[in-house]
Amino acid sequence: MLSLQLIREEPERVREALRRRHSDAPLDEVIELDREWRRLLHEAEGIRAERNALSKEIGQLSRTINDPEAPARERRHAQHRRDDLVARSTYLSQRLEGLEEQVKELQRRLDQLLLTIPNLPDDRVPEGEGEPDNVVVRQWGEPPSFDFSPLPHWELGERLGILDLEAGARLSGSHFYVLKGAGARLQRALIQLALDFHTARGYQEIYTPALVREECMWRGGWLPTFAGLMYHDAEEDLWLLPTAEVALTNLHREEILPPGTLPCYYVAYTPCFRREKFAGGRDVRGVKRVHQFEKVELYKFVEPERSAEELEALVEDACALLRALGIPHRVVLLCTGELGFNSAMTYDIEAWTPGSGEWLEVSSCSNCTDFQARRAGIRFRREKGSRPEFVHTLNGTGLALPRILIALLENYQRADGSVAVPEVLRPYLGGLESLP
RNA sequence: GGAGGGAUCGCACAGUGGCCGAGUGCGCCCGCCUGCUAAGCGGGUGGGGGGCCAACGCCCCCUCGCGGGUUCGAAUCCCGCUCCCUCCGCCA
Repeated sequence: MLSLQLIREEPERVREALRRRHSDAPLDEVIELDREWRRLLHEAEGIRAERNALSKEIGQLSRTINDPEAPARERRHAQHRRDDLVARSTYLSQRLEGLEEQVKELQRRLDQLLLTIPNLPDDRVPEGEGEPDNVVVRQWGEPPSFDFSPLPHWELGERLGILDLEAGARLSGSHFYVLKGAGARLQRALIQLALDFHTARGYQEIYTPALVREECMWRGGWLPTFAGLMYHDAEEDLWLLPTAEVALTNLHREEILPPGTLPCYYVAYTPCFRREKFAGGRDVRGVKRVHQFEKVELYKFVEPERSAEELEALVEDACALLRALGIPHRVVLLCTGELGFNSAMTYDIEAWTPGSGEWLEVSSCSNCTDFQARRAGIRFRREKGSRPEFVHTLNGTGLALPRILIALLENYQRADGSVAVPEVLRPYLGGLESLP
């Protein structure tokens, strides 16, 4: 959610930022509603102030009236005065009733509109409409060359007997997968590695529920925009996490973090659920796009002035793990048109997948600035007694399964159909050097 | 799933219709006192929104878990919800 104050004070700056994003957000409507809201609010508060004063006096008069010690004349006087005041107060209350209704309605509409306006892009984000306008900022490793034609992961997986898509479909439908034997173990090893890796780099490990209240989705900025992307349990009205980001944002919802808390780095491993309702026929083969997957997510709460450098550090943390795994990858700065709703600036990290010959997104690291924090009410104090300020939040994929599995299988495959196990993973697999 | 109890300013509590625009203790901050420390004394101490001001500031409104209702007026009465605690049942 954008700051209403910012919209009020620098509407042209906001307008320009939204234009860069190709957003058709109803900015003018917001400005108009805000003006009207404040006008009525002012009026209502004036009336309430008068009524409060009357109430106080009525209270005092009541005491006089009920005081048997008070002279009869004084009590009679008080009674008359009190009757007048009650009449006036009744009138004010009636006027207030309608006004308050209007104020509340305006505020509701204003909030509703504000919730549909995306975050403003950082100045460094290139303007553009779609993927071609993204900018590759760096690359690590060279796509390996093979003296045979490399297989896609679904073929490798089936041949090795570690990936069973048919079984996934039998259990739950298409876009679900089953891992078996070394495959299942490999996935577990990757999770373990990722958690150990990022913990060693200063992130605190967090375990969270995978089902959260609807409120968490609103606060995290996933509702109303992404309602069609998520699973929802109607009976208990709980939502399945599309990403641990939602849980981690809400971890400090409506809190004022005391001095010394920031920066705060979290790493959480959770299952993620996505309906992929809008994915259409894209990525139908293999496990690139599935309804349930595992993910290790990185999350940061930081001081506003540090968020830009923290984003770079976050990307570096995600890249470091890919380097450790020996997977060639590149870092892409998303253009304005590709930015997520909450994000001011996003880097995607794409791994090379020789089997399908493409760069596959395995991480997305975003600086959400104060946008999510404002929505979720997450603030901090610089010092004891100083004014609370909104924190900046950042999130990034620390390890995306099963996509890393894809990259691993396809990069490490050998001519005989076996797959080498990267050095760094072996301790987690009892020293296993190769599949099978 | 059933039966009770609770939610008040960082913490512990007080407060059953108008002197509560919320009090006390602790904690914390400022000052006084004081060889030092402790004690003592005095003052201050949440969050949100709006308005005025060049600024320092000043004023108003909201906030006693959340949302409705009753009333001229609600922390207080009524209804719904959420969370926490205790006991029973069930259970990995």
